[in-house]
Order: sequence, then C-alpha cells, then structure tokens
Amino acid sequence: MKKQADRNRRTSPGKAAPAAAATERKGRRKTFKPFDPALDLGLLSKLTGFAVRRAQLRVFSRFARSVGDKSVTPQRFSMLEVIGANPGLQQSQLAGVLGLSRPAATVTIDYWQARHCVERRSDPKDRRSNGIYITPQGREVLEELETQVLAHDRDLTARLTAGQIRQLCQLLEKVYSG
Amino acid sequence: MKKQADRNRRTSPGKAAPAAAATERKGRRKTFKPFDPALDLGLLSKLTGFAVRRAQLRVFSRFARSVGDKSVTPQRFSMLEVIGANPGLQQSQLAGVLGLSRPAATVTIDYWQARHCVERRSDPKDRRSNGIYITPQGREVLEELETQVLAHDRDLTARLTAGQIRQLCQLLEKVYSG
DNA sequence: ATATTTTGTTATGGTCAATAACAGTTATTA
DNA sequence: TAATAACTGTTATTGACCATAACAAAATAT
Repeated sequence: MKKQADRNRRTSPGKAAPAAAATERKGRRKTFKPFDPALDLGLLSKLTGFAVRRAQLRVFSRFARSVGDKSVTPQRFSMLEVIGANPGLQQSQLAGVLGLSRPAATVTIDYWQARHCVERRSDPKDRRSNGIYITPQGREVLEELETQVLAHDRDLTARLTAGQIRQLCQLLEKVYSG
Repeated sequence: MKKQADRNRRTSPGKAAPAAAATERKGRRKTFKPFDPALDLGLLSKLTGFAVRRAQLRVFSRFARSVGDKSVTPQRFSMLEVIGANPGLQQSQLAGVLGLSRPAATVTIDYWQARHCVERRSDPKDRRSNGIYITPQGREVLEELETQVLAHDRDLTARLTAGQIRQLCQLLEKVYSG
C-alpha cells in the first residue's frame, strides 16, 4: 500500500547515472514559460503587502543589473549615500537610520573602508565612538554610483508619469511611517 | 604611531572579563532612540526603489507580529493561498507564479505537507509531476491565516483612504510589471 | 533505440542578518 | 573614590534563506 502523506516516488538511492547526459548546459535557454495569466492569486491580489513585496523583487533584480559593481547592494549604496550626506555620524546612528543592527553597520562600513571610500576617526570627546567620513575617493565612487542608480530608478518607473512617481513615494512613505 | 586606515583600538585579545557584569539582560529597554529627524538622506529620498525598500521593511516586521504562528512567513502564506485558489497546480507552476526556484518550491510544499495542509498527488497522465491540493485541514488553517493577514494589511495602510490604497496597488503593479 | 528535455528532489555553498559575548570607555551612584 | 551600570564598536556563532548544481525518474524528440 502506498503511503500518501510523505514524499512519494524516487526513493531508491542508486548510484550516479553513468552519463545521464553531461547535460551539456550551454547558454541556450529552454522553452521560456512566460506566465499563466489565467491564474488566480486569491486574496493576494488585494493585499498591499503583497504588492509591495512583488515590486521590491523587481527593484532588487534591476538594481543588481544596473549597477556595474555586483558587490554593491542597495544596502551598501544607501550606507555610502548617507555617509556622504552626513559626514561625521557615529556608527550606531548610521545603523539607526538605515534600520540595521550595529554589527551589520560594522561590516558594511568595513566594506567601504576596505575600498578606501570612508574612514573611521576616533572621536576625541568620546573615545568609544567613531565618526565616519567619506574620502575624496569615496566621493568619486559615490558620484559614479549615483548616476547608475538614478538610471536604474528612472528605468524602474518608466511607465509612470512624474506626478505618479511623486504620489507613489508619498504613499509608500505613509506606509513606512504608519 | 597609530595606523589610521585599519580598524583602530581594541587590538589586545585578552582573557574573558571576570564578571564584566552578568549584564543582567532583562526586559527593560535602554533609552530608546526614536530617530534623528534632522538627518539628510541625500539622493535616497528621491528614489522610488528606496521608498519601496523601506515600506517592505515594515511590511515584514508587521507581518511577523500579526501572524500568530511565527514560522509562517509571507512566502509560505502566499504559497498556501495560491494552492487554495488553484487546486491541482504543478510545483513548477507554483514556483513560477511566486518567483521561486523549483528547489525553493519543494521545501515550501514540504513545510505545508508536514502540517497536513496540502498533499501531493501524482498525475497519472504525467507521472513525473505532482498536482498540489489543499486539504480540509489546510483550508481551515488558511482561513485563520487570512483573517490575521487581512488585519495586518489593514493595519499597514491605516493612514490611507480606500482610494489611496487602490491607487498604491495599481502604481506598484506598474512598477512590478514594468 | 538513443538522446534530450522536463519534473521533482537532494546536496552544497554563499550570503545575510540577528544574537550573544566581549573589550574598552564613559556615566552613575553609593 | 570605588563599584556598578550603560554604551560603542567588534567578533563569533548561529540559523534562515536561496541559488546552483547534481541526480533520479519519466516523457519527448530524433
């Protein structure tokens, strides 16, 4: 009798297939399955949270493609941007603004410091804390990144008018600070 | 002389502090730092992608608080919801709709199957594929989750009117399908 | 029949972030 | 002053998550 509840079939752990074909994975793409438009998303289509999540998916994948340096994530970019706009902030302040834990802020700053884009200066008034400053080289990198990210963002909202973009950001802001 | 470029201070790897205080971490919260309103976000404040990311942050943390079962993530909920709305779909189709890899779909379905909320039925026409079906118990769980998630979503958009919510979803949809 | 593709599973690895523990410094308070 | 608590930044540990690759079984194409 077949048990119904557990994972079915394919239970025999045989040897490796001799040459189940070297699979020859080249660049050629299989029959691309574009989408099933007749699919019912149920409740999901009414949820703001779901809409945000899907949009975010595209933001992320687009960002990775638009920014030349693959190691620069949205988080890391945001960090450098805030440092550039507010020289001398403490690490814990940076963490607070970006919603990071302090350890996360440490490694993000490590990343930029290793690339000589920011530097830590020990605060003489409070020798526990570091002031974080952008370097001239960091300023250059930041400007280059900004142009790329701006293009990315324009691309992302290509189907929206300027007014709609402003509106969208305002609405999202209300969701965030709700 | 102090090197300036690398991580400064705290370089002596001493022993463990004897009782650097048992730190006595109880529930009492330290001086909560609400925010620094005078902070300049630079370019970020103009980026749609950043606004989406911030909103998403709140969506996630709220979701975790609103849903009783902490192990139910937005992903897992979405999966059950789509299965409930479209009985009999293949795993690869589910993966496609939700933007998951096939391995990710497998483990998500494993999760729900372990809780007896869905079942795999081998398709007699194509014995490679499984049709995924929600169980009566899964239907119950889903309904309970739906009420929680709906409350969560209402909460999230508490500061928006019904018209604004609709508008926001439409705009986000345009970003997603751009 | 042989080879290729497809579906689902397993294994491996890498990224990411949170938590806890720790060191050094400052503030509090007895 | 001495002791304790609190705070800043670092490191270590851990676990979640996801992608890629490899694999088994089945279907399809040549």
